[in-house]
Amino acid sequence: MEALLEATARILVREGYDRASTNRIAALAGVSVGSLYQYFPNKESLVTALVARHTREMLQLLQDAMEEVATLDLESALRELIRAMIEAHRIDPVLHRIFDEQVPRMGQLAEIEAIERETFALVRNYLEARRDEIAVADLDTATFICVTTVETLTHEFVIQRREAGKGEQAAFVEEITRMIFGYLRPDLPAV
Amino acid sequence: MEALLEATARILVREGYDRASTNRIAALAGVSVGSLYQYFPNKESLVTALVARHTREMLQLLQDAMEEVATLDLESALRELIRAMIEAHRIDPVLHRIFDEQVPRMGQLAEIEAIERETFALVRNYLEARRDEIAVADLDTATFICVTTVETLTHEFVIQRREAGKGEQAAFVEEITRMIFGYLRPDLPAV
DNA sequence: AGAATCTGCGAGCTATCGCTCACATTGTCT
DNA sequence: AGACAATGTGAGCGATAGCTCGCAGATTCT
Repeated sequence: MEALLEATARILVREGYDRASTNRIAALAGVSVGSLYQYFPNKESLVTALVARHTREMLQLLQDAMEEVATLDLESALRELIRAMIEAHRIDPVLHRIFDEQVPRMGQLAEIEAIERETFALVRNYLEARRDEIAVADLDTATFICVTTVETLTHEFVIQRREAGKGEQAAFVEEITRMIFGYLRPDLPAV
Repeated sequence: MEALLEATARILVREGYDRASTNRIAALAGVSVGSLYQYFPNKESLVTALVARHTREMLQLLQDAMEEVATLDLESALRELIRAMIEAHRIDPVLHRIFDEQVPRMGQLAEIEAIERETFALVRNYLEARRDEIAVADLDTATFICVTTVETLTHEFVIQRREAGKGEQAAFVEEITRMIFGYLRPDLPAV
């Protein structure tokens, strides 16, 4: 089962979604197609399981960072969370990109939407706790903007500037931090 | 040809990318498969042409807005540009979403990357002209952040809050404007 | 009018897909 | 060792994909 998920990931990366046939996946995993269909009722559930596992790994990193950051001031906390998001995207950027770009949104994806809602709730919860330091009207909107912005920017950064050095990454984190912090606290200069 | 592009768009929206077969597209366009292959050498080029047309339409809206905004102060200009981006996404949000989520990145997509570089250049050029009002170290990074952020946020807004009223949209534009403006001018309060 | 050219047609080719099922192999219990 | 269950196998089924090509009707030229 683990071998099947790994094989699926590697085939998706190497061949793309439409060339990722169940036969090829089974072959790379070293089992027969028949066995594949004993563990997963169909191709969709196999892919869904892989997406879910990957998304949960990323969420885990964010949760860990969230705990480590509890005692910091808002700006430092944001910086660490954004750094953590970049680390999360470094788990398997190419695979994550294929999920984004090629894997069709399917029925069973409800499970993944649940994970995404967990992410949203996690961030919203954090902002709620700092409510008095944050100067935005609607917390839901603010959460939506923060999550979407940070997710996309860190994703694109990892994809496009794959070979970025530590310094370049730190500078990028600083930029996003400044933007988000400035957004949450518009009445205070960020510098 | 126009009929074929329209048919492709409608099939993509109604059936999704994998079910968008050349036979179905030709049938909906009211021509035969044979004719389809007189205009487009293969399916890829047909889809690429559609993506390119759509992307260019959106870029056109942005360019128009850019001209109308030339005389405004930075903050008002940003607000109008962001509003224009939402309008651009309203052209055909569902189709745009399918391009994002399902259409695989293919070879001929070079043409589309060119259009995206044009967008980047357009924004970079604008920021360059306002260089003295902008307090950001690296203009390329700033452009990258602005383009990516605004594109994603307006996209997600149009998709997720499809039925949003004028007021809700205005409030959202205000939030993004404040964030971007605050990012470009960190030393001044945005309120 | 007849020849020549062009345009559009769609049955059907080959390839590949997700998936099944009759069978082989391995493991467990008496 | 032999019986039975559980697990693994892979040739092959039906469906469907992208695409071809021999042909029919329309159009232009002589």
